[in-house]
Amino acid sequence: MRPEQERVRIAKLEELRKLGIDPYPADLYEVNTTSAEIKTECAHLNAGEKVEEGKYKQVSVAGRLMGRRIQGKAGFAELQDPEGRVQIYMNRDELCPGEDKSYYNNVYKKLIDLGDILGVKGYVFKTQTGELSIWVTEYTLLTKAIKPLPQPKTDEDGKVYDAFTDPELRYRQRYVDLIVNPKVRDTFIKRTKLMNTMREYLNEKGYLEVETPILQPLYGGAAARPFKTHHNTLDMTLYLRIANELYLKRLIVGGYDGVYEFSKDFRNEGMSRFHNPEFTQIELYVAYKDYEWMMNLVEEMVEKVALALHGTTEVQVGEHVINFQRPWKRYTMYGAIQHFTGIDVSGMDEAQLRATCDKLEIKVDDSMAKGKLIDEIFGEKCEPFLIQPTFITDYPVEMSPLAKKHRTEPGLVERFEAIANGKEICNSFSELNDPLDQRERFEEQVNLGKRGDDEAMTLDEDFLRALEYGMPPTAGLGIGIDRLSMIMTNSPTIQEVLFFPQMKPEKQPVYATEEDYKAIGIREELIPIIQELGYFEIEKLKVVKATKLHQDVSGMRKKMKLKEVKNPSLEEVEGWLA
RNA sequence: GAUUUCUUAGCUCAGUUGGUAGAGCAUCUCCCUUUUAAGGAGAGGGUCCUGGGUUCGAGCCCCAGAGGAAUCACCA
Repeated sequence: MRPEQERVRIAKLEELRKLGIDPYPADLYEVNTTSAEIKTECAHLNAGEKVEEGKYKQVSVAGRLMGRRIQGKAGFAELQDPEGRVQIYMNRDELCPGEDKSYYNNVYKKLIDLGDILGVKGYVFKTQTGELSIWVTEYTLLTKAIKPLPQPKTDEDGKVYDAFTDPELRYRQRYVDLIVNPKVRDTFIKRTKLMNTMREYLNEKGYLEVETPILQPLYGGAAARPFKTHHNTLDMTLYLRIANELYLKRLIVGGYDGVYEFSKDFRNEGMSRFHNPEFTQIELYVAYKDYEWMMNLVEEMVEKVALALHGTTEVQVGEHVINFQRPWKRYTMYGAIQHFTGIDVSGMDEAQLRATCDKLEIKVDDSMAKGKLIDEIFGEKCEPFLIQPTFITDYPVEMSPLAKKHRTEPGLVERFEAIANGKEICNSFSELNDPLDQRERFEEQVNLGKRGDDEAMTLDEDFLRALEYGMPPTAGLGIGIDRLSMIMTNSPTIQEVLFFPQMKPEKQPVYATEEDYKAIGIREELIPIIQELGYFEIEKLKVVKATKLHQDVSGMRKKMKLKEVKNPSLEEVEGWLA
């Protein structure tokens, strides 16, 4: 049973059809401008002045009706198009020059609702209060909305009332969120602009955007648990990729000297405000470069992104202003740990590191090896305090099985991460291209797996074979697009930068059909009463006491004023439940 | 997974020691030809998340469950 408001709108739908107005017309609607264009191009008008000639004397705009202020024989309304809102002026005698005023009185005032999609034609003018508006000479209903929208209102100071804020509803019905919350729409425009800026930057440098498999027989390139699926024809297990690193490196072996991919990756792990099971990364590999070179690229590219989105390198994130202007601060990992804890961990063995973790009150478990322990210390004591963009370089070899050993520092690899707002935004290294070293590292990972680390990497023979043909020295980079978008749009959760974040499934009750009700002997005219009482499922109905149901139905019949409907007898009700 | 907390009208929210369920906006009717959180008059609209319990009586107290949120754990 639909709520009354929706029933009213469906009735209006029929009313419109009777008047010969198709509420869902098929023909295209020619639009020649937008709300934003009108606001910039007609700003010169004085209050009370109208456009006398040119394009803005005959504008055509389409959008959703979002606000309406009717004043008898005329009224104002707001039309929302992708660029924003523009006020429209509807005048009865303008729209209905003849005797018949029904197109205004009946259709516009009664049959058109907030949320409907309209096309309007007319001329631009400025009202006496100085608001640019369209004086409508003709309007067309383009789509009738059956469900009412939430109605947030904004006052002069930009304060929002009755905002549509429930996160569950906002994420499940993102379309509604996008209609009524302009900031949300802007966030996603910024996200796309962010990716486009990167794409343009990398294309300009001549790198090739590529696509690699999402369904992979072996997952690799990162440490994470995968989603597992099955291919019927080949009767084999496939995994959704957790990274695309190993495939992109194969392409470097193949002779491209710069490849990148924006990729959806999938990790079967916990969800939080920083984690969604599917997320987006960009990975970039450039031949004949090293991680030092890549750091400079990251600085330049991210600075460009900030400028493209905000026109400045300074971005407000929560309570901080983060400045992405080059150059960024750089620490080695050991240097950062020394800086924040005063402890030099560079020469420590596993036992000493465990003791240090105890001293710093960091929880560790037995499956953690040396590299993991150092990472824990860094993650606990350093990372959260790095607000301004900072590079952390030179990680322990144990936690970076795909990175090249440091050219001068034994036990370390040539790897860096960029941290901003206390979170990693990118990960990069001089790629390991020694096939024998790579095999050993994979074997260490396999041992870690046996020790209980369920995120240890698997050994990929084909990848090793590729390396054995020779991969040139290569710098690789991965940037978390969602995390970077969060920072660049000042969004506190990853859900705010994903159109459709993963949610628990929505509970959908199985509604009984009219036939289901009739099947147990309920008269057709009683069905609306049963539904009004909330018995949408036969199973729910069956467990009610006959006397209560009999009372309820009779009572509801009276309440619904269904005088022509005859109340069921108690025996009749007992018959339904038998 | 743990802890805390929330769930009342289409939306945002009140709801007193347990005593007939409220407001604004939205909807419907009427008035209003430059308003803009338009305004004025009136009306309709509720499974108080669900199921038990205590009580003469539960939106409120107790128990269980569902869903959401936050924090933690997990997560390079």
